[in-house]
Amino acid sequence: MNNVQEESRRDRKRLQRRVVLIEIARRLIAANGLRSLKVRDVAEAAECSIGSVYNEFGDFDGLILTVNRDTVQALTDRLNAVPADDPIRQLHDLADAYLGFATEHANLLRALFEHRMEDDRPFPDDILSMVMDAFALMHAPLVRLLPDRDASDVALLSRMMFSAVHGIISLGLEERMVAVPPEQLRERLALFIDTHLAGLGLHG
Amino acid sequence: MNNVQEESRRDRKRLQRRVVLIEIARRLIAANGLRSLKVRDVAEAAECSIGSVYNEFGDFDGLILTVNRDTVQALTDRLNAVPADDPIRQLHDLADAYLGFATEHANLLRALFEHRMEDDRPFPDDILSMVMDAFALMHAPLVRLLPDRDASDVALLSRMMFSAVHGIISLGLEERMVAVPPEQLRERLALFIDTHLAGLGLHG
DNA sequence: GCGCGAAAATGAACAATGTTCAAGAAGAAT
DNA sequence: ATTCTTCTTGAACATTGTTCATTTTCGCGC
Repeated sequence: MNNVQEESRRDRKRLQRRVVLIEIARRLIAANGLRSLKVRDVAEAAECSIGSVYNEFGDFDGLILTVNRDTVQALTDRLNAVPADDPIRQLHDLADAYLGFATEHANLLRALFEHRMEDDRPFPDDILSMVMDAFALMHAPLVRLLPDRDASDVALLSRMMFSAVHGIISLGLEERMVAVPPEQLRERLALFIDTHLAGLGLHG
Repeated sequence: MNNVQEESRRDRKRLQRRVVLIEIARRLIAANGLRSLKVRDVAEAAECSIGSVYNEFGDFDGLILTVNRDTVQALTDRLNAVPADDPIRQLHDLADAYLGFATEHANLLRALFEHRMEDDRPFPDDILSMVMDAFALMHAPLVRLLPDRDASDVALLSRMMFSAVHGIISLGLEERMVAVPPEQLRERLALFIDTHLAGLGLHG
């Protein structure tokens, strides 16, 4: 076997295990929450040693952050799949997509927002950017709806609107502190956006 | 010394230590976040044994929950101190009070919302009720502003509005994912509420 | 194939931390 | 003073993230 094949075989194996580890970690977080994720459980499920997890991700945070990175990406993909033809419709769909994702992946989304780094290491910039970008996705439709407003003003408005939606959803889906009952969340969110748009002088 | 004094002396001592333990735990959480709170640190700072912490609070969750209980109470007190003469003003002040509390006690408030029980024990009902009650404090002013609306409708609306404010603030104050810059948070929140009220057909 | 050196895998050992509990100390009751 | 109850203590334990010396694997030149 030549160099290229040899090299790629090793890399393939390594990459495959990496994927397996991530998938297992994600499944465990999704099933039982970030808090009950243990290195040993992941290693055992992947049929490898504890040390291998460390070789691949550096430390436990590394694994969690990788899962979180995937979570933001999946969320972003879902939000980006919202059609952009009608801006008002788009805003509704964005909120709805967020609600859908939060419903289906509650523990994964919580892991993203609630995870704190070990010690006081800084939060990775790339994940931060990805989240910020996701939260900026209401910007485009709002620019179309408010063409005369100051650009930075709309930028702030869009992030604020998304933060509000996030707050309503995350508290509404929290089993314990039900601020808004889950079964009414969908229509309530739509109403919320309509009300806010009306307050901005727009009609849905 | 008679029975009553003996009894109360013991109780006083016990109560005093309880207060000390709570105060230390609160200070540690406020300073470094819930994650870095350790039983041994609390015990050492209180100059008692680890076991005494367990005698007093049952387990570590017990101590945390007690601090969280105090946090909700302090938050509620602050929200209740908002004058109730003008309903629109009251809504603004409630948001502002929440922002103030979240700014001054960021780690304590995070501990309240992010703490997960050990294993899967249920979240204590009393704390849950207290949080729900706090989040219902926008109800009264909204009832005055919307006297013709259905009661349960306004109840939902008020919790949703508070959840939205919570989302904007908690993400805005998160050092890492700054959705809305802290220095603009105050005026932006006011604007947010005005916009929403306008959408409801009201004028600030 | 063979042997060598680099890279990776392993899991025992370690460190940090929540929890328990048997033994002792302190206090209440008589 | 004695006894019984209660509280306090901290050593020992269980769990879990982390390290690292050892072993295994693997690529590569011969």
